[in-house]
Amino acid sequence: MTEVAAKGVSVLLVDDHPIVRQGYRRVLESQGDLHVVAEADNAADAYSAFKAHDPDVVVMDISMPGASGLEAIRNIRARNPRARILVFTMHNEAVLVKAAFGAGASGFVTKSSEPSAVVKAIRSVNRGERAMSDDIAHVLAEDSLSPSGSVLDQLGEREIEILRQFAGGATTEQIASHLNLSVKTVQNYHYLIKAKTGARTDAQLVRLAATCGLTKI
Amino acid sequence: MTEVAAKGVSVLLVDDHPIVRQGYRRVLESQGDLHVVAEADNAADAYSAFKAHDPDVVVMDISMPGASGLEAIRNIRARNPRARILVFTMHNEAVLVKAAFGAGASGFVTKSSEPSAVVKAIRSVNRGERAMSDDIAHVLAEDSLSPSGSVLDQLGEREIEILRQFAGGATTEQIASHLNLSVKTVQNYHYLIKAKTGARTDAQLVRLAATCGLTKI
DNA sequence: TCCGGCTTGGGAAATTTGCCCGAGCCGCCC
DNA sequence: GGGCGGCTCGGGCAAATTTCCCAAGCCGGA
Repeated sequence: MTEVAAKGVSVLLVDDHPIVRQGYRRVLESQGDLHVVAEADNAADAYSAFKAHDPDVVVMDISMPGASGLEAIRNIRARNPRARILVFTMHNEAVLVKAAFGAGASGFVTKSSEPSAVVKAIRSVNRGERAMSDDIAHVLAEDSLSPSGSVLDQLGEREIEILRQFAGGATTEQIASHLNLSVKTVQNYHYLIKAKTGARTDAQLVRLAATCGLTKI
Repeated sequence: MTEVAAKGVSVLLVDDHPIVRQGYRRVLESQGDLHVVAEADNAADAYSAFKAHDPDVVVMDISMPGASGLEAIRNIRARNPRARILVFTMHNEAVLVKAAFGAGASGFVTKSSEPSAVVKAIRSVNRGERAMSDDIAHVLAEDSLSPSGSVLDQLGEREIEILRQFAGGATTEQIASHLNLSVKTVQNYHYLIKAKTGARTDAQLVRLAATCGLTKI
C-alpha cells in the first residue's frame, strides 16, 4: 500500500452517462479528499480500470447496457476480495439491493440521496464499513432481509427453470405443459419465487432474471 | 441577440436526483457563460421556478415522479411560447422524442452524450435553434425509414408512461399514486396496453418495453 | 433415524384480469 | 357548426389468478 490513503480516497467512477460521470467527478473532487482516478462506462472497462488503478472505492451504477453490473461486481471482487464497491443507482428495489450485496457490494446509495450522503457513504465503505442510504435501509427493513448470498442462490433448480421460462415470456399454461406440471404448481412456484427474491411485481421478477443473466432481453 | 450572448445564458435545471443536479450545475457553470439560476426536482416546482426566474433555457429530465415531464413542458410553453426547453434524459425511444418535440421542446439530448454536446445544445436552443444529440438524430432517422413503425407508436402518451413505470417495476398502486389516477384506471390501461401490443404476459410487456428502449434493465 | 429442503399439488379468500360500458374532452374534417 | 374518432378516466362483474395456508412424498445429510 502506498501513502494514497493518507492523502485521501481514490475513486473509480462507473456510469454509462458521460455527463453524469463528469458531474459526479466535480462533486466528489470538490470534497478535497476524494480523487477520481479513472472512469468507465461499462462493465468490461470497469474491470480493466480496476486492474489498472486499484482504487480505494469503486462507485458504480449497476444499470448499464451490455454486461450486468452485478457481474462486474463479482469480477472485481473475484480479483480482489478487499475491493470496496459502492453501488450508486436510481433503482431501489429490494431484489436489486440484495443481489448487489450478495455479489459483493459494500454499499448501496440511490441517486435520490443528497450529495453529502453519497460522499459520506464513500468514506464509510473506504473504512471497510457497510453503507446504504436511508431509503434503501427502509426498503430492506420492510423486506425483512434474510442473510443470504446471491438472490438466485436461494432458488432451487425447478424454481430457476420456472423463473427463466416466465421471464422469457411464457404463460403459466405453457410452463406447466413444458415441465409436465399442473398449472397450480406453477402458480405456487411463481408465488414462492416472488417471496424468496423479494420481488413485488412480475416486472421486477423479469428485471431480476435479466440482471442475473438468467434471461436475455 | 448579441447582448444576450454577452451576458450569458440563464438555466433552470430540472431533475429528480439531487446529486445529478449538483453535477450538472458544476459542469454547466464551468463553461463561464452558463448560469444555473434555479433547480427543481418535479414538474410542479419546475413550473413555479420558471415563473419566478424566467430562465433562457430549461434543461429538463422528463422521467420524473409525479406529473409527466411532457405536461411540464406544455405548462411552461403555455405560459411563455418563447420558452426554450431542452429535454435531457437517458431515454432514447423515438416515440418519446417525438412526444417531447410535439409538446414544445426545443431540443432533446441523451445522457449518453458528451458534456460538450450538451453545452452545445444549450447554446443552440438559446439561439432559437432546434437541437438534438447524434444518437437521437439516428433514432429518429431510422424511425422515419421503418415502414411498420414501432409497436409503441400505437400507444398514447398516458399508455406509454404507464408502461414505462410498470416495466420499471412499479406496482399498480404506485403508478396510480404517481399519476394521480385510480387503481382501476391503471388496471384498465394495463389491459389496454397488452391488447394493443399483443403481449399475453406481463413479462412480455417488460421485454417489449426494454427492446423498444422505453426502460433499461 | 430424524431433520430439513425440494417438489408437487389442494383449498379458500382476496385480488386482479378481461372485457364491457359511458362520459368528457379535444382535434379534425366535412 | 356538427359529427366522427381518438384519448383519458373510471364503473361493473364474471372469470381468472394470486396469495397464503396446508400435506405428502422424496432425498441427502447429521
